[in-house]
Amino acid sequence: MRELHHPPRECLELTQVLHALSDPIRLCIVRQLAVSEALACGTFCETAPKSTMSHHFKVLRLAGVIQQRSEGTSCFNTLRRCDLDARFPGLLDAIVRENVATCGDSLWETEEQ
Amino acid sequence: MRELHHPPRECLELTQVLHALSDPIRLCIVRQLAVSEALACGTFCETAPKSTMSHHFKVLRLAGVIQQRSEGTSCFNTLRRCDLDARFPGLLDAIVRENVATCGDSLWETEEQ
DNA sequence: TCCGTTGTTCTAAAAATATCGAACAATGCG
DNA sequence: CGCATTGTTCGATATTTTTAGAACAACGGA
Repeated sequence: MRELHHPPRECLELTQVLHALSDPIRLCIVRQLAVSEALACGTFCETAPKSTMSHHFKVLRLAGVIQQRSEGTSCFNTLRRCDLDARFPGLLDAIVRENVATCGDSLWETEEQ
Repeated sequence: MRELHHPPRECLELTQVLHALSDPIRLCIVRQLAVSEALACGTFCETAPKSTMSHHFKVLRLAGVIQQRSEGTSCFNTLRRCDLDARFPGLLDAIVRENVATCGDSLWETEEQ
């Protein structure tokens, strides 16, 4: 398969990383990768069609968030945790660790703001 | 001046916050706010015209990143640090603390990835 | 009251993104 | 080889986002 471009660590840009992570599908991908080793694209059972998922993987790769490696007909994805931690310490942890609850839950008292 | 809507803490969404922070101008605003108290919109000497800046402040406010308060003819902005830290621990620190250098600097040895 | 300052809203246009079907490429198996 | 599997690329469309000028609103000072 064709060579896949991965930006070197020192070229990662925070704005691009944040943009890559600001999509629900991509955020979901990153969180799954955070708790497992290399996963093939096909193992992410999103409802989106393949071409859409392929697009999202590409965005993540070009932003430097994931590493993609072909093996057979599969494409295995891993988080570039070392590079991300080196460039943006604490960012990945903060994003992966996030509380699962969203709007509607009352886990946090609504203080005056 | 008109009431400005601020989403309550429990309604903040990570994807929206990340998107708000993924723009260079907005990221710059947030970083300035992180190291100072309330700043009026006009104190951010970006080259962009007022209407563009106003748009960016609105994006930050609606994502729950900043609090805006009118005073006289000025509009003072503050980071919603407490809410952000409560909902997304470590995120703000990671984003504000980021290394200043960008592509081209050799502060990090490029390891194999 | 007249004016300058500060910032928002409206509007339009441009640019960037997202979505997804169809065609294609690479691989491996029988 | 024939074929299914896995994923990419292309092309078109739709949606979102960004930018910015112009008009407007609120406020304060002279």
